[in-house]
Amino acid sequence: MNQTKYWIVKSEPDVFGYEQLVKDGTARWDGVRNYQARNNLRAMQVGDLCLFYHSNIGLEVVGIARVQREHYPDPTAEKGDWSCVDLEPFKAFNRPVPLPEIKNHPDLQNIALVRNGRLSVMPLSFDEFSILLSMGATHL
DNA sequence: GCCAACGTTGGC
DNA sequence: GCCAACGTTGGC
Repeated sequence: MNQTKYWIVKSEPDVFGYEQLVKDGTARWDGVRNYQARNNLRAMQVGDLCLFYHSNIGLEVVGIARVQREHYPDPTAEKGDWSCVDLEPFKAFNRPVPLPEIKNHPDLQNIALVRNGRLSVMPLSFDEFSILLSMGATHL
């Protein structure tokens, strides 16, 4: 049996926000053109949980998505070896967690959101996931 | 709108 | 294989 893994995915809410994911019920997470992010997508398994972060506008974690379908070739890639997954909404945060709070939390200093602001798909430890969940006043 | 950080590209 | 130039991302 595979252990659930935890991730953060970023999206600009004016392009595709968490509310849109809830409305649509599913989303193909395509368009990733960064090798590190792609490799993270490929490591995702069905049932893994992804915190949903709004970049550019909002700058906060707003909810949780769940991996619905594991990686497959990104149909939007005209060339190159790129992958995408399908996500579905899992649970909205009761309280969005703003970036400055994440940056100020002593136990969240190692996550890529703080260390490398540009990575769009990044792994989280269970502890980090749990901390963010409680900051969001949310439980599974 | 600016700029820092990062990744990619291409000349040598 | 190095590194300068360039493009993109994303916080501020």
